[in-house]
Amino acid sequence: MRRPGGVRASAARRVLDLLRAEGTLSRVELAELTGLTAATITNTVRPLIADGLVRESGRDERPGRGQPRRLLRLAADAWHAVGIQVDRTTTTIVVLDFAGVRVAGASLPGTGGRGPEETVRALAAHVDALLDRAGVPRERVLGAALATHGPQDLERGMLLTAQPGPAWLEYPLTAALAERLGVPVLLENDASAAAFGEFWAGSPPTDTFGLIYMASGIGGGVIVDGEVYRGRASNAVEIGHVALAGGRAPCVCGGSGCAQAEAGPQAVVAKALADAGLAERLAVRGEPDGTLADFDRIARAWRAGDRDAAAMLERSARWIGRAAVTLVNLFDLDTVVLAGPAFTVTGTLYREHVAAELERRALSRALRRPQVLVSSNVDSAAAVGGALHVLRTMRIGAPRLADRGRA
Amino acid sequence: MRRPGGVRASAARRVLDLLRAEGTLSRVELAELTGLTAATITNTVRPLIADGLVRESGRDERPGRGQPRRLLRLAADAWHAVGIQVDRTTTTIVVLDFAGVRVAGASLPGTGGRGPEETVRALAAHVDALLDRAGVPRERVLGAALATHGPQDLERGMLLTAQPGPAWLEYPLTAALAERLGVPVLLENDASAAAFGEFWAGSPPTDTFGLIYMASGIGGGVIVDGEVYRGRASNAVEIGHVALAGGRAPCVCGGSGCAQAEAGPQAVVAKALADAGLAERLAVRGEPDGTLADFDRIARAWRAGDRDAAAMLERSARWIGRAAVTLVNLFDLDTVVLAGPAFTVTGTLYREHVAAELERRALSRALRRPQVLVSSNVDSAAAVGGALHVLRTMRIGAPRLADRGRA
DNA sequence: GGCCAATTATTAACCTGTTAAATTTAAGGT
DNA sequence: ACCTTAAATTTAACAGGTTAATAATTGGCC
Repeated sequence: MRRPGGVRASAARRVLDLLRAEGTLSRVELAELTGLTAATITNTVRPLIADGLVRESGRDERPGRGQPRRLLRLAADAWHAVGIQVDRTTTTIVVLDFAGVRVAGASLPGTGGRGPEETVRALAAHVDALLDRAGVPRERVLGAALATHGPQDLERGMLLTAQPGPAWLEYPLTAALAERLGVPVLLENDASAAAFGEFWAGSPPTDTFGLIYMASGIGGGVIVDGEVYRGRASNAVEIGHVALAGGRAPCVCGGSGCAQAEAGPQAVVAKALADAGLAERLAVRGEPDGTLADFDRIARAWRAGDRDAAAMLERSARWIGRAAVTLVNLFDLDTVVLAGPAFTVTGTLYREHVAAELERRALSRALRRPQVLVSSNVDSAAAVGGALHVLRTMRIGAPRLADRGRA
Repeated sequence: MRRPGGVRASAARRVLDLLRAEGTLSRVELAELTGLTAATITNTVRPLIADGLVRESGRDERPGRGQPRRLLRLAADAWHAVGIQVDRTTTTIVVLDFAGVRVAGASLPGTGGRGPEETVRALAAHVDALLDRAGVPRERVLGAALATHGPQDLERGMLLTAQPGPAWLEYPLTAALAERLGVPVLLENDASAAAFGEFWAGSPPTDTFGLIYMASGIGGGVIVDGEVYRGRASNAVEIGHVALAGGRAPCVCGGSGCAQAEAGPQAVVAKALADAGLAERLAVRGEPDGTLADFDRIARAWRAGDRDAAAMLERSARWIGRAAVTLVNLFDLDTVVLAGPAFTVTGTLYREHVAAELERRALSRALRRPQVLVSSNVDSAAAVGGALHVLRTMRIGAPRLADRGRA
């Protein structure tokens, strides 16, 4: 697995990436891992230390002759980044320090039926409170990332869809939030952000994998050689709208038989609601903004042994498995990660059924056994990924590093 | 559209790419197109001329003041490359000069039931004959590319499937062919090669598009920012095995409802054969290695106004359209190119139906109107793409350029 | 305590590809 | 003939990397 970004990333970026991933490394180890020479590492690390991004912290105490290796680690308090995952039914905010460690976090209700202005105001207030509580001064915040569903226009920082309501279409989300927070804000696809987060903060066994993100809807992300697959305009991997054999449920996208319409949380909850007795027994309420809460009730019923709940979830999982087969065949993957709040309770169940479908149907099954993993960070993966993206790509304002941390 | 390869390709490679694409350019134009400075262009071009890869040829005669621009072009006879597309039912061989112009070509029957050894022997004989006829000396041949169906192991140069027969599985194809031809041989996926060829030799309006390749089977290729999407091990975009809503035909891959099994040429021919009267009228014979010949007979009947032929082809085209929708939604594309011998006659019909499906169902349809094009090189796109790949990526043996033409 | 060997870190010299600025070359226009 | 303009080239400097030599720090050994 090639941890550092593309082969061509600058030495400084690769050093920072490696330190973030591994926590603490000596110069010699950095040289080995990057393939650069020890001299280059010395020259790369020096300004990073001078600019306060990296610190020497102790030494490698393994016994042996010679000068002991001096250990390096990121200066955790040098910078911070905020990751915000927003959805109709859930919101997750995390604050990471420069080393990628979470120093604060919160889970909140989603946007519900509220408009973008009100949402932005509420988000900014929560972020402000979190930063205060964690004692992070504003000028040490590199930026924030807003991870949400697509399609989006990343350049302009706005959604290109009327979901969850018409006021959201082309509302200048990142501009509004940036003004309130006083730091730059990036927009990102939630599933891609989760994939990115899983790659840098989780422990996938490979640098090329797909991720299925399930919150209110279903999204997908693909990481190839450690980089996010973006396609023409970063609206790739709309796995929620793969039309599946046998499907016919109408979908918000205008089509029918989409994975999301057949097997997403809303579809599962709707199915439970269709049987009044069942809905009653599982305590499913059917409130418009309570889809994930209802889904969680069904999930807990399954865990408590309810057969009907199990049947509904298994049906959904098999559908998702079919979508995963298409994902894997088209993108040439052998690893799929599941992330998103819908998998908090049901991760193991979906893992099992998606794996079964892949083992039955993926084209590459004979060459390499398909792997399905539940994210190590199921419900905050997208927020963490967004914050990490900020840490990794935003230009650092430190004097001599203005151009050193660049993309 | 960013014509030159990735942003990071070396100056020399980008200059060669641009000259190959445009035919003839001045230094000033090269500087504009690459974004490099005039000084860099001068310094890059000088050794290319010294090594005989580039020549000055006349000047830009547009009237005006100042020193006239001197035009540069590739030295066409400096090197050559061979592209070979092989399939169960067809083979196409092309020889390109260093400028990417076809100097020889041949269409032959496919592998049929023959084994790999016999096929390699026959291919080598044909290539030898073509090179002789075109007067290309062997030491001016940079290499050859073998474009065929997946899954493949590019490193080892062998197929990872028992198609078309068990002897092909893990037979050292490129090694055997390289030994017979006396030049290095690359293995490639036919659809990816066609996409690559379409990008460099055709005229797609964008540098990010998908391609559907239909010969005996159906394959897919995706070009993103001018580079082939390869996935984990270059076996990506198996669009022939996307399971479509409503499908149930059993497929060679072990699944059912795959696009290839429902809508590929074999499926269309099988459908014609199922009706004895129809088969008789269309002169469809059903010989195992004559699928494309039969498909062509159906296509010509359609063109002659046969309603039943039209219905069969239209049904196939709509299926392909559904697969294209999934391709476009997952890879975030807005352009799809059709290539491969099956589209020689039927290109316009498929183009129309695939476009209709995309306009009805692609998620991005509201943002950008989907485009469907028939390749400018329908039946030789894969062979041409393979040869171009050789020209673009193989190290050139010229003394000072040993490392200059590198990847 | 002092020296040696091993290991790590740094320095110096150099190489490649790049840019910015100055210079040379070749046509027109007058 | 001479000036103006545009194109092409040369030059110097720099950025980021390399290798080779040098310096620094330690454990083990006498």
